[in-house]
Parts: sequence; structure tokens; C-alpha cells
Amino acid sequence: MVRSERKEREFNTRRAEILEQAEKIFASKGFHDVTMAEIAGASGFSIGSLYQFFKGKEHLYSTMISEKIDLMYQKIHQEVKSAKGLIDQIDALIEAQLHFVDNNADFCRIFLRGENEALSKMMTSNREQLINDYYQHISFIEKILKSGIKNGLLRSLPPRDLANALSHLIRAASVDWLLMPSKESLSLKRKFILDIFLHGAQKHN
Amino acid sequence: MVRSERKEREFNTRRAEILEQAEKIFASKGFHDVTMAEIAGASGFSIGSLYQFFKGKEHLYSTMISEKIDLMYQKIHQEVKSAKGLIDQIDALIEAQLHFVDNNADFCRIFLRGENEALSKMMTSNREQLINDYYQHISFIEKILKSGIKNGLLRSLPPRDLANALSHLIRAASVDWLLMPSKESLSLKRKFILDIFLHGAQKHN
Amino acid sequence: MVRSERKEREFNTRRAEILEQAEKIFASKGFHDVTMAEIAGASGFSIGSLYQFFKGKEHLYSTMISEKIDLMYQKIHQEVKSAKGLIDQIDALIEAQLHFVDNNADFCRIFLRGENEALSKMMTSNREQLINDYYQHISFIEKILKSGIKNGLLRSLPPRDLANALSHLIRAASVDWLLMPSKESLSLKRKFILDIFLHGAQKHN
Amino acid sequence: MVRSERKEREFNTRRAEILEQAEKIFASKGFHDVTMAEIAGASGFSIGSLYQFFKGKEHLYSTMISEKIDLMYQKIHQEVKSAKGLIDQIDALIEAQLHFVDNNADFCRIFLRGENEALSKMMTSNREQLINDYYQHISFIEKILKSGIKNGLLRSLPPRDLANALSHLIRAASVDWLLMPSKESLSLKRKFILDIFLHGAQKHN
DNA sequence: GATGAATGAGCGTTCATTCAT
DNA sequence: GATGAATGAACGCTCATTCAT
Repeated sequence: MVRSERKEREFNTRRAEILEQAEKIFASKGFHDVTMAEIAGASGFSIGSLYQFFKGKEHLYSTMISEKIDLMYQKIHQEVKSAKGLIDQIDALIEAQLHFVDNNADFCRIFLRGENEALSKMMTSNREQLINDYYQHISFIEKILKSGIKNGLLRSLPPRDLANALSHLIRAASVDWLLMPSKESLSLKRKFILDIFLHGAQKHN
Repeated sequence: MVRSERKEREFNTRRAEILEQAEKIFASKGFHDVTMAEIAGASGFSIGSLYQFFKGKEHLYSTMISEKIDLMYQKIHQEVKSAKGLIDQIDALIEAQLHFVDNNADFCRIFLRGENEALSKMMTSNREQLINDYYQHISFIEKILKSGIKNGLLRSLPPRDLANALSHLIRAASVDWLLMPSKESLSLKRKFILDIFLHGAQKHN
Repeated sequence: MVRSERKEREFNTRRAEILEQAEKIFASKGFHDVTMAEIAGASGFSIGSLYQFFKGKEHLYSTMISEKIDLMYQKIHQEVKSAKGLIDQIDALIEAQLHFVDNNADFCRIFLRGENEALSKMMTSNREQLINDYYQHISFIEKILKSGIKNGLLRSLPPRDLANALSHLIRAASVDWLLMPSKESLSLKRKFILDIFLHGAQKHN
Repeated sequence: MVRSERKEREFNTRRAEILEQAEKIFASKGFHDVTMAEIAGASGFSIGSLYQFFKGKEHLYSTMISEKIDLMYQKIHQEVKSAKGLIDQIDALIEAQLHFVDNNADFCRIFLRGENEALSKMMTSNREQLINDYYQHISFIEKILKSGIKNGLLRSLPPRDLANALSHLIRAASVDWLLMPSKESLSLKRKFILDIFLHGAQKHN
């Protein structure tokens, strides 16, 4: 039916609106200090309506988290894929992730709080999904680096560990920036991250 | 008075017992899903007794976190200070931190839901203390690396960024290990971390 | 909207029902020995519902007190205003107050444990309101007596003190009656109060 | 034994010390906001010791109240008895009671709060004792007034009601004074009370 | 479908009282 | 006798979820 298609479009629009408002509120106050009434008010829906879109508060929260993170992964992978050559791909990876953090500071700060413990409760399925997505992301990086090793551009180190290292070097800069109020744009760290990842800290003569 | 000395010893023993049990429980369930009654039961005290040692649930939690973290910093700094030479010091730093994670996996997992300093849950004073301690730790690493730059052993990069990078490379391995149930000892990553930090991933001809 | 009008009517009905039950319970057990669960049970609402009508236990209590007292003042003033002549007005005042006590014995007994204004239990704003209302009531009596002095019907004594005296003579009879279980109607004291207030106890030859 | 006599003297001294401190604290904070630990601290005894003198908090409180009130009655009766002639006796009654209120304002203010509801709980025996003492006091006044009637000095009105009236006229002035912060000495009301009680408010030609 | 009033389980905390020392 | 640490029952309040309208 055509009608049901429109309905579904509308459904998705409303759902997205709720998620958008929920993100803002959760980002600013954490999980436990937010009430369903608050989200209902901010998104212009009634409390009851929220339950047509999400099974409950936890579901709403974890959906918001995982959809946003998936979006991040998507963007990153897209940027990386459109880059040519190993170094450029790594650079694109760094740039894309820093860019996301830069533009979603409040959201990212959620992870500096202890709030995603919410996920540890009932939402095991969602939590596992999140970890799974993370692994996939790491695997994605791993694959790139593996090809670098194959090409002889990178040293022959365990690719999984390399991927982890690269990922956390980006995170290092991000966390530092998130904790510090008002500093220069996070993108300035891009070169440093690439440099330290490729060449290390030691001076070579 | 001799008597008050014994009392104080007993007081500290009991306090430590509570903290030990609280750590286990908080580690497995987070902050909000734990009740004072649960901690009381596990530690063999009455609910009321808990309040002779801690001002409330938050205080108990934040005390547990910060005392444990301070212990980690102490151990690390101690190990590093007893090492001679830049490389050995960095190695000691890595080893000491991996060792702590290895021996306190449950505790560390708290931080997988919540970053290094974990939390809005803490009374501001305690939270600030914790952040302060973290900064001091980073500064400690920074100082070592700075001397390495001075000596010409390390490249002339921003020492603060280097310290951050090193710290997160250790974290990278730790997180990977913490997420994976049952693997080899975390210490095996020691050499890799040192290697990647010093020489980077790129092959140099 | 018509709808909201009905809702409001319902809201007020429910609110009044709670207050009515709360009055009975508070009157019989005081403030501290009453639980919200008890009031909820007696009034046929859930605990949570109580909080839709009142901010908390204190608010419920002080609202009950002050609304009832205001009602008493209203009735008294109304009766007095519809009387003509000084003596009749004083008589109406006595009669109206005795009548209220007669019909609200349990409520009034609250004040035998705690004076006219009853309480530290109230939010300051409400407490002040209550004291203010009391002063207004005394002023109301004062005004009547003042006109009696002007007319030469009453002796030239401080009107405020006279008002106080009259008010407490009524109280004297009320307290005596409230403390004695099962006696004749309180209204029988009406003549005595008027007599003693006007002519005093001494025999004049 | 002589020894047990000294013991008893000591016991009574300590008991009185506790009651004295308890009065101050209860007077300033009411019943429920005072802890046994607070009284113990203020009176220089341990918590446990308090229970050697009183069965519990309520017992301590009600004992303090009734002993103090009994003291008041004693003083009043004593003053009255040493006065000669009806009018002087009534005057002594008024003066003695105003004097007590003047010197024990904080204590008296307890009764303007709703705290003696404490007595409504378990301490039925004590509460009854208190009411009984009150009745005895009223009876004492009644007897004096009755003799006045017999002598033809007072009008032939129900002596019990007269006693009540006189008692509450004194109370009227006391309450007014207690509620007002900083005013002239309460004793100034003495003449007014006597005057209004004897002659009433109406002008007689 | 949409609403939001009603529900009631759940928890942190206090403090009078007890009792081992 | 004196102490004060230990006990644990008790209660106000919140808020996710439901369901009658």
C-alpha cells in the first residue's frame, strides 16, 4: 500500500525527532537524571507516544547511542574508502574521527561519564551489538593496515594490535580535547597522530 | 593512648573490608544498580554501620575509586623511579600499568563504562581530586619524556601529546584485553607497546 | 475548554477527598506518626497520586490546616457581619466559633498539642500565611471592639488586649470541652462567655 | 546505708543535669529534631548513660515537660497561698504565672509548637498525668474563686468556668507576648488581666 | 492512535535502642 | 557501672510504565 509507505516515512521522521532531542538531553545530563517526561516534553510528544517508538527508557537510550555510533562508523568508513593510498587512508581515518568528535562533543562526553553502564543492564543484546560494531570497526582498520604490511609500507607487526593502537591514539587526542574546556580545533592534532603512529617517538639517526 | 591506636587499626581494617566488597559489587553492576543493603550484606556489616565509615553511597563509591586509582599511580611511579635510563623507565611504566590492569580486571572494567575519571557520580571535590591526580600522572610521564627529548633520545614533539599518546597506547592494549574474556596474560603486549611507541608503524629502510 | 473544566472539577474533588481523610488521620495521630501510605490507603489513592496534588507530606499537612482554618475565619466573619449591634456581633462571634469547634472537634484537638498556628512542620511561607491570617482575625475582632469603645458601650481599654481576651475566653470553653470526652453541647457556654467578657467576675452593688 | 544515700544524691544531681540540658535543646528544636546523641553530648554523658536515667527519648522528654510544669504549679500555688484576701490571691496567681512565662519563654514556646504530640504516643500514662495536673491546677483556682463567691465578692457563676476563664485570660496575654519578638515585660499585662477578669469589658454607669 | 493520570515498587538514610567490652 | 559502636526498621519520594478514555 502506498498509504503504509507514507505512514512509515512519518513514523521514521517522528522517531528521528525523538532521538535527536533525547541525544541532547542525555548528553547534557546522563542517563539516570533524565526522565521520560522530559524527553516527551522536549520532543513534543506525549509520554505514551514514546512507548510506541521504543520499548522503554533503556531501549531509547541504547538505540540513540548505537545509531549515532553507527553513523560515525559509516562516515569514517566512507571517507577512508574514498581515499587512495595507505597513508592517505590512515590520514582520512584520523581526520574523519576527529571531525566527528569535534562536531559531537556533547555526545562524545557521554562516554567520559559513567553512564553507559545503563547498557550493562537488560540491554545485553544492544550492548553486544555495540561491542560487535566496535570490533567490526577495528577489523576495518586492521584490513587497511594489513594491506600496508603486505605492501611493505608498514612493519610486520600484529595488525590487530596496530589497529588498536591507531584507534587509541586518535582517542588520546580526543579525550584530552574533550576534557579541556575551550581549546583550538581538535583537527590540529591530525598531523601529530599520523606522525607518532607512523614514526614513533624515538629519534632515528 | 594505646587503646585508641588499636581502635583505629580495627576501624581501618573494617573500612578496607567494606571497600573491598564494594569494589567487587560496583565492578560487576555499576553504581546505580547496587544498593547499600547489598554492600552491607556482602561485607558482613549492617546498613547503619556503612554510614559510620562513609557519608553515603556516593562517598563510598568515590572513595573506593579514588583510593584504588591512587594506589595504581603510586605503584607505577614507584616502579618507574626505580628504573634507570629512559627506555627502561618507559618500559617500567608500561609494565606496571599492564600489571595493575591484569590484577584488577574487574575494577578496570568500571572504566570501560566511563573514562579514566569516571564520574558525575562523585561529589565535586572528589571528582576534581581525581582529575587532578590524572593530570599529575600525565605530567609525571611528560617529565620523563621531556628529559628524553633533551637528551636527544626522543624526537622533538610536544611532550604533553607524547605523554597522552603513550598513556593511551597502554590503554589500547588494556581495553582490548578487558573486552576479551579469557586470553593470555596482558603483559605479553608490553614489548609491542614499547616498540610502536618508539618506532611507529612505518617501515624505515 | 469544557473538558478542562470538568477535569478541574474532578481534580478538586479528589484533592478535597484526600484532605478530608488526611484531616481525620492527622487529627488522631499527629504529624510524625502518619505515613503517606496511610493517607493514600485511607483516601483510596496510590502513594504516587498524592504527589500530584501536594508537593509532599508537609505541604499536604499545612494545606489541610490552613484551608480549614481559613474556612473557620470565613464562617465566623460572615456570621458576625450579618449581626447588628455590638452585643449581637460579639455574641455571633462566640456562637460561630463554638459552633465550629463543636463540629470539628478532632481537627481542633490538633491544636491542643500546639497552639493556634501549630507548627514548625510547615514550610515557612505557609506558616507565615497562617500567622498572618490569625493576626487578621484578631484585628477583625479588635475593630469591632474599638467601635464599641467609641460608642461608649465598652470601657476604654486597649482594644488589642480586649480582642485577645475575648478570643481566649472562647478558647477557654473550647479547650475545656475538647479535653472532656462526652459532655453537653459546647454552645451552652455561649451565654457565660458573653457574660464574663462584658461584666467580669466581680459582684457590683 | 549512708553510702546509698550519697549515691542517690549523685544520681539525682546527674539526672537534673540531663533534664536541664534537654530542656534547652528541646525548647530550641522541638522533639523530633533532637537526637539522643545531642543530649548526651550537651549534658556530658554517654548515650548509654542516658538510658540509666530514662527509659527512652520519649520518657526523657515527657519527664522534662511534666517536672517543669509541676514546678510552675508549685510556685504559683505557693505564691497564691502566701497572699491574703481574694483579690490579692488572684493577683498573685496572675503575677506568678506571668513571671514563670517571662523567665521560661523558650520552654513555654514548646507549647506553641506542635511538639507535645510526642506525648500522644506511648506515654499515655505521662500524658494523663499532665492532664491530671492541669485539672488539679484548675481545681485549685476554682477553690479560691468558690470562696470568693461564698464571701459575696464574686458573682454566682459556675466556679469551674470562672477558673477556666481566668486561666485563659492569663494565657491570652502570655501567648500574645510569646509570639511577638521583643516587647516590654510581660508583667505589664497583670493589671489588665485582673481588671478584665473582675470588671469585664462593658461600661457600667 | 494519542494522551497523561495513576500506579507502586524500590532505595538512601536516620537514629533510638541495645549490649559486648 | 559506663561506654559508644552496631543494629535495622521505617519512611518519604521518584519515575518508568501502563491503560482507561
